[in-house]
Amino acid sequence: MNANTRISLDDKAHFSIADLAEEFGVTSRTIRFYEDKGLVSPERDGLTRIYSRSDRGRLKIILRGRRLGFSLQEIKKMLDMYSPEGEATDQLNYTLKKCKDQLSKLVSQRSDINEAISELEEGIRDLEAHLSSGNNAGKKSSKKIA
Amino acid sequence: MNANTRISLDDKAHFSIADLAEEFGVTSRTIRFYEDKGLVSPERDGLTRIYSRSDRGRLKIILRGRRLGFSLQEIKKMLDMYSPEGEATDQLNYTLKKCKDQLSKLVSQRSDINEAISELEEGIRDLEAHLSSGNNAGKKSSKKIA
DNA sequence: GATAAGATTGACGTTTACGTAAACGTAAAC
DNA sequence: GTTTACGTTTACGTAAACGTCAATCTTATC
Repeated sequence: MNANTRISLDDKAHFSIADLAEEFGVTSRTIRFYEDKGLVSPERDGLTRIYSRSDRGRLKIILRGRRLGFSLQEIKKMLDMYSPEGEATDQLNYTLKKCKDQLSKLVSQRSDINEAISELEEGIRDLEAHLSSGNNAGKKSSKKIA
Repeated sequence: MNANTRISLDDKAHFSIADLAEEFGVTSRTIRFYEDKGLVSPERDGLTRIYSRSDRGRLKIILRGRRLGFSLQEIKKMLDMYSPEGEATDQLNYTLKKCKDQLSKLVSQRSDINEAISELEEGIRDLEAHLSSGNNAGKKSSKKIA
């Protein structure tokens, strides 16, 4: 009657590279690439990689990090700062700082994009105006670009 | 008394590469690079490049395009579609389409960024909560990342 | 045991927009 | 006549995150 009885329902103990690739919607190449960069280090059965649930968790974090716009380097640092024994405070603080940095970067990016959007909308209006008015005005009226 | 009397006030007939580099806040290397890519083709005095006002205009367009997030390739196409004799309608239509495309790209990017910002803000809140509460709770409580 | 399916490694390719260094030319200034 | 400043070409370097072979290896299936 313990919750113990059901193991390997949703979460098995270990996964193949293809398992995780499919689960997370990336290619195996990508996962190997992350390993190359030191972001995960699955065990091996011979040559074959075997991923633990912990590895799977790291992968999840990596991909979330990417969605949030972190570089793999930054993600690696965040992951590296976690050592199972020591205080996680450092890691949390580091991650927190990075999150805040990233937040301001994104906010700033958003401003840029908003400006570009405005400019584009304006430009589109002008273009459409030219096309509907200047269109009827003849053939040699335009002297716009160069 | 004609406005003819004042030439070379703001706009000279031609400019050096350094002139334009400074005016637009880019390096000469950048401008030469654009030439490499076929975006401008200044005349030459021997080897030295001489930019006309038309060239300067193209440069202005190029840089605005970049600000709006267009690739140099796209900008080149827009510029190329302008042939001084023919109807500029094609070019305008092309540019218009590209602008609209870019607009939706940017709008979509903005959504992504907004989502990331929300996630980050939430994450930051959580991190700060953990840091202020879990901080006092002892040394071996954390099991967050892997 | 032959063929196919999936895994692994290694290495080069891709994309974009320039940076950077080397080696040389040209022209004005002192 | 030489320093100084600016200009030129050529060509390799950079950054990020993988993609894309190619060759080899193991494992499973019939």
